[in-house]
Amino acid sequence: MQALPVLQPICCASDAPPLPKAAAAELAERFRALADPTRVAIVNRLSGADELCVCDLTAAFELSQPTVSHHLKILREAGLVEASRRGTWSYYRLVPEAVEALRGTLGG
Amino acid sequence: MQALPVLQPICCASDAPPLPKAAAAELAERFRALADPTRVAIVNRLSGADELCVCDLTAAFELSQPTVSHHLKILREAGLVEASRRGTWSYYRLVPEAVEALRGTLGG
DNA sequence: TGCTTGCATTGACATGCTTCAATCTAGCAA
DNA sequence: TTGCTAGATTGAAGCATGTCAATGCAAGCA
Repeated sequence: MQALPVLQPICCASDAPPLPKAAAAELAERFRALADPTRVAIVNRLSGADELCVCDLTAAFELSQPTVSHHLKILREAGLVEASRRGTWSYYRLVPEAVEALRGTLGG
Repeated sequence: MQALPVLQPICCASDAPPLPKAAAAELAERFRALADPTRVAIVNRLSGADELCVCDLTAAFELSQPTVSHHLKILREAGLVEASRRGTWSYYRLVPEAVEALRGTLGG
C-alpha cells in the first residue's frame, strides 16, 4: 500500500494528473478487494470491533470456512486487513490507514 | 447512487454500524466499477477534463472501440460517469458527487 | 439517394472469480 | 501418543468479466 502517494487525489479528483499505467493497475487491484459483498461486509464488521477471529466471521456470513478464509486472504493481500495468530485462533483487524489511503485516492 | 446514506461512514470507518446484506451488495457493485485499470484510467482522464468523446478515450488506451464503450457503460451504470450525444459524438464527463459519495463510504 | 464517421451492441472466446468439499497443518488436551 | 479444534490450502465446478471482430444505427455530407 506504500507505492503510491495515495493521500493525494491521484485518481479521481478534479484536475488530478494523468495516471501512469502501473498506478492505474495498482489502484484497480485495491478497489477489486472491495468489489465483493462479502468482503465489504467483512471490512465493515472489522470496523466495528477491535478484532475478530475467523470463526466469528464464518458464523456471520452463511458461507463455508474456506470461502471466508479466501476472502480474508484477498483483503490481506490488499493490505486492508491484517491477521495475527494467538494459539489456535487467527484474529483479524482492520488497517485504518489503508482504508484512509484508498479513500484519499478518490479526491478530497 | 441515492439509496444509501453514502456520505456517512457506512462501510469502513471505525465503529460503523453493521451493514445489511443489500447495502453491502450495492457498495461492492460500485467498487467493482473501479476494479479495472482501464476504468480507473478513464475516470482519471475525465477528472482532468470537462468532457471527452469516446474517440479521445479510444485513442488514449490502445484498446478497441467496443472495449472502451463497454467500460464506459459499466461506469455509466455505476453512476460515476454520464454521457450526452451532440451530433455524431458522445461526450462523457465525471459525476463528482458520485465519486465523493463513494469516498464517503470509506469513512472520514 | 448513397457514403462515411462515431459510437453502441452482439456474439464468441479466454481468463478470472466465487464457492464448496476434501485435505492439510498447528495448537491444545487427554 | 491419540484425538479434537481453528484455519489455511488445494482442486474442481460454475459463473462473471475483459477483449475483439462483426454488425447495427444514427448523424452528417456528397
